[in-house]
Amino acid sequence: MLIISLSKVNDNLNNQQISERPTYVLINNFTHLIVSKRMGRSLCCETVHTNKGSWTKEEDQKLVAYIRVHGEGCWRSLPKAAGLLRCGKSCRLRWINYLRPDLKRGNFSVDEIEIIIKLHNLFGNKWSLIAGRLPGRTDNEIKNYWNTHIKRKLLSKGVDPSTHMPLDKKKHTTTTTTTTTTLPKKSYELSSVWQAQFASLAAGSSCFKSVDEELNLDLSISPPVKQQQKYPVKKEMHNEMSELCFSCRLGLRNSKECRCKNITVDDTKKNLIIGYNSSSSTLLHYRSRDMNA
DNA sequence: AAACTGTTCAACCGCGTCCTC
DNA sequence: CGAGGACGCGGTTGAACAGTT
Repeated sequence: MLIISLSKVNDNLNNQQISERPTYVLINNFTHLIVSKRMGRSLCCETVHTNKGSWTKEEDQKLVAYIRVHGEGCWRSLPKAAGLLRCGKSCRLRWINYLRPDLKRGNFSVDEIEIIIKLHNLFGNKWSLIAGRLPGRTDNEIKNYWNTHIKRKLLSKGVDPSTHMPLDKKKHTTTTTTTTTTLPKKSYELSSVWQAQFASLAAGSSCFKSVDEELNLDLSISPPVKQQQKYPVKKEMHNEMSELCFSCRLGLRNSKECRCKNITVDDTKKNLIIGYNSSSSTLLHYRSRDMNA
């Protein structure tokens, strides 16, 4: 009850007010303290006054300058070291979603949209997985684009965005799972190449040929090229993964279509992100935290 | 020109997962 | 092995802007 009432006090204040008026920060932090006690953990910005809301040019400059010198990582201590009155979380988000130099700006291309739809059908709302296959795009950007554009587009074409099934047939389905190997009904236009891939999978044919081989799509992973060079793929891992079929490379291990079940890969490494580089046919994969190590 | 409504997207929040001690 | 810290993810919010009345 106390948590609710204090949260309501916060709700009545905009971010600017909170950041400018220490009194309310205290109220805000008090709320956080209650929550953190309940959750058994402390929040990153509960002890000191931190700015919230939009970032200023000066803050951006400080953050960029600091990361240029010291690199990414250690987000909790970064704000203090960089002279920012922000929590580490906020700094990380600002860097990843806005300041990173390798970010692609502007509208999504038709190819990108097609990939997003295809991958959403496979992964569901796993935006980071999808972003990992769209270089220069962030999960936040893709998520926003999905919610504001693609979702509506699919609905207008009579497709349920969450199941990728025709809306009129949705009521006949008993289960809806986002991470599924079920092939989409051809209810909206995918390129003939994608359709051929789906047909291939449906027919139980052997592993896919690389899709991007034909589409000439660069499906390499999203981290900056610099990082890929800085953290080269472990050789043994590369050998292991290069044996996987297309189904597995898309994260559908143990699916019906998997043709490489005899190969063991540590499935517990959930953060393993697998990409496929069209030009070299080389698998790229990394664990984000390994990269920061 | 003002008021209202709809849209976009940067930023926040809560929680899950992994890692270290 | 459990506790706590750090990080990352997905859902949600709300300010700013655009379009309409």
